[in-house]
Amino acid sequence: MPEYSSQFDLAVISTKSNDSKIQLWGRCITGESIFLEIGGLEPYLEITYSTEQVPSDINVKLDKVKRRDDVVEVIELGEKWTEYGVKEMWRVMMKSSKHQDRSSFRKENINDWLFYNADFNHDKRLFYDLDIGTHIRINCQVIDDHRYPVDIYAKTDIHNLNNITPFQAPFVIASFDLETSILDNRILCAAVIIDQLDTSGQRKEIAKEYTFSGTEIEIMKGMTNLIRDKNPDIITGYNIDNFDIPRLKERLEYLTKENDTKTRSELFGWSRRAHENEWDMIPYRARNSKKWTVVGRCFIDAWWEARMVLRPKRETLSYVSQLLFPKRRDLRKLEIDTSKIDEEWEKRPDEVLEYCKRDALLPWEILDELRVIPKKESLAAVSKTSLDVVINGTTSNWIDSLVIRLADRNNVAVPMTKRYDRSDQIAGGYVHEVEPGVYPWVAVLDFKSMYPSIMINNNICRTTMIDDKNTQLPCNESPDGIKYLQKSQREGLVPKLLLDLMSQRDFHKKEMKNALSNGEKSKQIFHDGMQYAVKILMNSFYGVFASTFYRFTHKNIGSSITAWARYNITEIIRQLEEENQNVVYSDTDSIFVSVPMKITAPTKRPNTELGAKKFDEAKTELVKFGKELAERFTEDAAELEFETGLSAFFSHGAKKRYVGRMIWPKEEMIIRGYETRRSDSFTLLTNTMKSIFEYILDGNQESAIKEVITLIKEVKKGNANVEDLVISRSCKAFDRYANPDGLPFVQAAKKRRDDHGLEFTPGMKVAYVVTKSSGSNQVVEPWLVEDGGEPVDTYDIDYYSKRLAKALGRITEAFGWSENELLTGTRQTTLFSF
DNA sequence: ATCATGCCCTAA
DNA sequence: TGAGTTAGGGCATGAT
Repeated sequence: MPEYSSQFDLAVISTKSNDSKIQLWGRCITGESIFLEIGGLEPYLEITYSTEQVPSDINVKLDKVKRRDDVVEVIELGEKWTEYGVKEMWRVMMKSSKHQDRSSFRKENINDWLFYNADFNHDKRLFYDLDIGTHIRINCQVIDDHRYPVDIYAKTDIHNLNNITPFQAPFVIASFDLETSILDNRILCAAVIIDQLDTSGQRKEIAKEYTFSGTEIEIMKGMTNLIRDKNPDIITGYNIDNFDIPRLKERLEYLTKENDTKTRSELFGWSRRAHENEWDMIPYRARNSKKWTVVGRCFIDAWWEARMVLRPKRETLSYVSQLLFPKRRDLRKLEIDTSKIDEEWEKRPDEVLEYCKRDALLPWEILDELRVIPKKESLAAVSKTSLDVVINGTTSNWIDSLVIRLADRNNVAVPMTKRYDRSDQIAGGYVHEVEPGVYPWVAVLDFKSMYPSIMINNNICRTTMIDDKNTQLPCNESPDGIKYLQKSQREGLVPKLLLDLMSQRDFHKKEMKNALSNGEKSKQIFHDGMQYAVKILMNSFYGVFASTFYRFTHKNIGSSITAWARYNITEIIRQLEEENQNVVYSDTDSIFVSVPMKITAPTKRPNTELGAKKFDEAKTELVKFGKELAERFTEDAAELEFETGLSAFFSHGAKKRYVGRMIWPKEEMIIRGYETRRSDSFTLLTNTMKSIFEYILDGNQESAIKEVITLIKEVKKGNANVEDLVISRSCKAFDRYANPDGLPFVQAAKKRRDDHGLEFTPGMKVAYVVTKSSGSNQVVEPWLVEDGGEPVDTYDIDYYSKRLAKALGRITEAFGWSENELLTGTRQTTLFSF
C-alpha cells in the first residue's frame, strides 16, 4: 500500500483520462503547480433493456455483454427512473475510457439496450462520483520524477480527495504577443509577460517581461522554454485564438517535419505533458472549432473577454486599452507602423520590441482590470467543475456538472444528449404595447429571478413531467396544459438544485455584507464574486432546459416555463387595468405602472425650497405606491419587487425602447434599446440622443427640438467631426453572406485588408465612415486611426443628416416634429416657432 | 412606393 | 467536445 502522506489544497485547472487513471492539473494555495495521477476510478456506462418489460432472455443478453473483450464486468444496479418509466439498470465496467471505444460498444449493442451515463468524458466522473468541486484537499504520494513541467508530481487514489471551502488560487499567468512579417508570415519577434495572482485575486508583484528575437526557431524555442519553466496556468493575449496561436502552429508546420516530434515539442510543446511524443503536446483545436486547447493549461483570449464585458464600439487592442485606461498616456502614441512592419523591424528593432512588449502586457492588464480570472474561478466553484470547463466549455457543461451528480444519487438514469426536433419555436415572454409620450411618476416592479422561481414553485423537471393527461396524481398544471408532479410526490432535480443555489446566494450576500461592515475588502469582493456567479448559473438553467438538445429536457419544459411567466404577468396587468391603473409598459418580468399622484410636482427636483419639498413629497408617494403594489402581488409562487422609481418615463412607442429618470433607489438616467446603447451607432447620434432625452424627461421639449435642428444644419454644412460619424459593426467571413458586396461593412473590411495591408479577423468589428451614398450603394472608407492610420477627412452630408433626422425624428415625432421637418428646420403648424 | 428578406444588436 | 432561449427594432437591399 502506498503512503499518501503529503497533503495539498488546490484548485483544479483541468483533467484528462488516461486508461484507468485520471490526470489532474492544479495550482496549490501555497503557490506550487501540481500534476496528479489518480487511480481507482474505472470507466463504465449503464444499460437497460429497450423493451417496456424485462425481456425473458435478459440473462442471455447480459451474458453476451459480459463475454465481450472490452468489458470487465457487469454490475446490477437495481431500479432507476428513466424517461420511459422505472427500469432495472446494469453498470458495464469497461476496459477503456476512450470515447471511440464506448461509442463502438453502443453501436454494437444498440438493438438490445438503451444507454445511460454514456456520453461524456470519463474524467468528469471524478467530479460527479466523488461529488467534489474546484477546490479540494488531496493526500498523495509525491514522486521524485521531474519529467512533468510542474512543481509537484504525485499519485493518489479516489479515496484521498475532499472538498474544501473555495479560495482564490494563486494562478500564474503568461501573456504574449508576436510581431510577424507581412511579406512572408515569418515571426520577427515575440514578448511574454509572466505574472501571478495572490490569494485575494490581486496581482502579486510587478510582472516580469521577456523578449525574443533572432531566428524563428530561436524565438519559438525561447518562448517554449519560458512557458515550461515559468509554468503558467493561464495563457492570454489579444486575439490569440484567431491570430497568434494559429500563426505559431503554421510556422511550426513550416519549420518542422510531421514526424519530428522532438523538434516540434521544443518549438511549440506548451502543454503540461512529459513526453515529446504525446499527440497533444502541441496546442490543438477540434475540427470545425475556433477554440484552441493546451493540455493542463487554459487559453483565454483577452479580445473575447473584453468584447463580452465591455461591448466596445471598436475592438482593436488600442481602442479597448484607452477605454479601460484613459489616463495612460503611453497608450496614446502608436510608435510603430504595423502596415510596414518589415521595414520597421529592419530600421529600429528596439522600438518594435518595446511595442511588442507593451502589446503583450496589455491583454493581461485587461483581464486583471475586468477581474476575468477570479470570475471564472468563482463560476467553476459554484458549478463544481474544473477551471477549464468554465473557460472552454459550454453552458450545458456547467449544468451537467450539477445535474448528473444529483441524478446519480437519486436513482435517476442519466440519458445521453439527443436532439429534439422543433421546427416551430416555443413562445417566449410577453411584451406590452407602449403608447408614445412622456409619463410622469412611474413605479417599476419586477419578478425576482422569474424563471428559476417558476421552476422551483411548480416543481418543473424532466423527472416530474407527466405525459398522461388524465393522471390522478397531484400535479401542478401549466397554463399550456403540461402536468408536473407536486413536490410531495417527487421532488424534481432542477428545483432542488435551484433552491440550493438560491440559499448559496443568500449566504454569499450575507458574508459580503459582514465583510463590508468589518472593512474586509478582499473578503467582500470574494463573496460578491461568488454571489454573482451563483446568479449567472441560476439564470443559465432556463436556457439549457428550453434548448433543443439537452439530455434532461423536453420541448414541454421550456414552453410551460414561459407559459407560466406570461400568465403571471398578464394576470397582474389585467387586475391593475380593471382598477383603472395605467400600465405603461411591461416586458417579460417587469411592469411599469403610473403612480396615481395626488399632488402636482415637478419631475426634476427644483432648487427652490417649496419646489423641492413638493418633489420630495411626490417621491415619497411614489415609493409608498411601489412598495404596496409589490407586496400586494407577491405570492409564494412569485416575488414581485419594487425595483425602480421613475420621476419620468418616455418612449416613442416602440417595444424594448425607453428612457426613464430614476430617482429611487438612486438618481440616474436609464436608457434601454435606443441607439445610445448600441455599439453599431455613431457618437454624434448617441450623444445628441442622450442630450435630448435629458431635455424630454425634464419636460423641455423645445430645447430638445432646437438642439436637433441646429445639429442637422451643422452636419449639412459639413461641420461635423468625422470621428463622431464612425460606424462599427461586426463582420463575418465574406463567404458567409448571401450578397457580401451589398453590405457596407464588408466593403470596409475588404478595403482595410486590400488597400491598407491590415489584418481582418472574421467576427471582429469593422469601423467605417460613409463617404458617398449617391445611387443605390453606399461608398465607405475604413476608419483606421486605432491601427495607426490617418483619419478619414470627408463624410456624406446627405447620408448622415438623413440618418440623424430619421433616428431623432422618431423621438421628436412624439411632440409633432417629423423627420422631414427636422431636416428643413421648419414646420407648418407650429408648436414652437423658430 | 411597398413589402419581404437578411443582418446586426439589444431586452429580458 | 456542436449547441442556452424568444421578442423585437431598425437599417439596407432587392423584388414587385
